[in-house]
Amino acid sequence: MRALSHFREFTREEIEFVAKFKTGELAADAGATILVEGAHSAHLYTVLSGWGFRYKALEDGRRQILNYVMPGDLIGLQGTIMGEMQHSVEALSPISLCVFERDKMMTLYGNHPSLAFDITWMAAQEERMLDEHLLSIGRRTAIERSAYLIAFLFQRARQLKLFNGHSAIPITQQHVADTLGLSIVHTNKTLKKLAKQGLIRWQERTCEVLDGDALAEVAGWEGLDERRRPFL
Amino acid sequence: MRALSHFREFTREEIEFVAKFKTGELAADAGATILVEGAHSAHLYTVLSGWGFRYKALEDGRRQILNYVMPGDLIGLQGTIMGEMQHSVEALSPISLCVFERDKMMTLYGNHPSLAFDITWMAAQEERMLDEHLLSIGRRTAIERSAYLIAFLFQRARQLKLFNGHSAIPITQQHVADTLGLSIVHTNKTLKKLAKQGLIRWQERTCEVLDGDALAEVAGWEGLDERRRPFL
DNA sequence: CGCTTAGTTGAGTTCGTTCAACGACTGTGG
DNA sequence: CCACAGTCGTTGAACGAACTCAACTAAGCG
Repeated sequence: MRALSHFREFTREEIEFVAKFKTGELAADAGATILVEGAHSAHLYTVLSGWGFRYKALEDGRRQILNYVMPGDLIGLQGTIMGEMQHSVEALSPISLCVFERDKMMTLYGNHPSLAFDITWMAAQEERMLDEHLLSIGRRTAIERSAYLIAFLFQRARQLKLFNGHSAIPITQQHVADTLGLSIVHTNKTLKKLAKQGLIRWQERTCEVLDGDALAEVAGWEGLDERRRPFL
Repeated sequence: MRALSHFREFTREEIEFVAKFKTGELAADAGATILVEGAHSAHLYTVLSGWGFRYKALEDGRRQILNYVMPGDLIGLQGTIMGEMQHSVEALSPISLCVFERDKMMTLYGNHPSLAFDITWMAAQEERMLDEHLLSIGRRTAIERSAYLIAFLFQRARQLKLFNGHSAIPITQQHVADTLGLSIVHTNKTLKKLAKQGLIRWQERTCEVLDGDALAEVAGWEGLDERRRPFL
C-alpha cells in the first residue's frame, strides 16, 4: 500500500502494529477544517493523499500559515502529546487521512521503539522546515520569500511523487500571502515578477512551477535533502 | 540535582540510565559558538545553566535567530537524529551543558520508552514555540513583536526560576532585531517606546522586565501554559 | 589613549501597505 | 436563461512602516 520508494523498510510486526493502531479513515473536501486551535483532539492523523496546511490566527483575524501537510505527514501530534491543539489544520485539496487512537501512543513507545524513533524523526523534520520558514519570513525579501516558498512546496511534492506531468501546486495567492507575512496585493505583484521571468505560471487557483531550480536560486535556498523518511 | 519543581518524577532506573547516558559536561563563555550549521555533531546536549540561542544565516550574512535555549532544553537533536545540523547555537551567557553520546539514543528508545516519549514531548514543545514565533514575525507589528519576544523570554525564564529579584534578560538589541526580522535602528526605536511606557528598561546589554503582563497584553499573546515538563 | 561594542537619534529613501476599482470566472436562485 | 453575489486575480495611486545612511554618546578594555 505505502510502497513509495523513499520510506524505510519495516518489519512484519511493525506493519501489523500500525494496522491495529489505525482506527479508521477520514476524507475531507478542499477547504474543510480538519482540526481547530484550542480543541482537545483525541486523535492522531496521517495524511494518505491530498494537501493541507497548518495555521494560527490572532484575535483580529490576522492569519499565519505555519506549514503545509502532504502525504506521510503526521497531524495532531501536539494535541496527542500535550493535550490541546495550538494550531488549526485545513484541507487545500480533497484529502484522506488515517486515524490513530491517542491512547495507543504509550503502547507504541513501549513495544515499538523504532516506530517511536520515527515519530521523533518526523517531529525533528518538521522543526527543520519551521526553522527554514522562520529564516525566510524574517530575513528574505518579498521575491526571495515567494521563490523560496514555491520551490519548497515544489520539491516536497516532487519527492512524494505528487505530480503527474504538470507540476501544479493547489494554493491561492492568499495562501502565499498568509504564509509569507505579506499583503495579497504585494504578493500578487511579486508573483507577477516571477511569472514574467518565466519561473511560474498562475492559473485556476494553482501555481504551476516552470523552473524549480531557478526559484531555489532566486531564493538563495539550498533545497531539501534527499533522504529516506520513515512512515507511520 | 535537578529537583526543579516543574519537572516530572522519575523512577530510579531512569535516573541511573540518564547518569550512564551522560558522558561529560561542557562549559562555554558568553559569545561562544556551541554548534555550527553544517557540522556532523556526534553529541546531544542538555543545558544545565545559562542562556543561548539557535540561529541560521544566509550567505550574505543576514542572520535569523530561531529560538532561545535555557536550562533543561535539548540541543543538537536534529544533528543526532538526522546527521547534519542545520542551525548554529551560540551562548548568550556563560553556559554549562551536559553531553550525551549520540549512539546511545537507540538504547534509550529501546529500554526507556518513557524517556523516549519525553524527547518527543520536548520536540513538540519546541515546535509550538516556533509556531508562535512564526505567527509573530509574520503577522504582528513591530511593537507587538518586540513585546511578544520579551514577554516570551520573561515567562520562560520565570518558569525555570532563572531570576533572582530583578528579571534581567541577557540579550542585546541586535539579538532582538535578528529574532524579529527588523533592523537594529528600528528595533531600538521600538524598544524605546516600550521603555517609555514603563514596561521594560534597557541597560548594560540586558533587558529588565518591569511589567511582563502588560507586555503580553501589548502583544496580544496568551502566554505559556504552566505545565510540567520532563527532563532529560 | 585609541579601539571596539552597544545604544541613540535624525533625515531621506524604499519596500510593502491600504484603499479602490475592475475583469474573469463560478455557482446559485429566480 | 439571466441576474446576482462571491471568489480570485490584477492594477494604479497614495500612504506609512521599516530601511539605510550617517553621525554621535557612553562604556569597557588593551
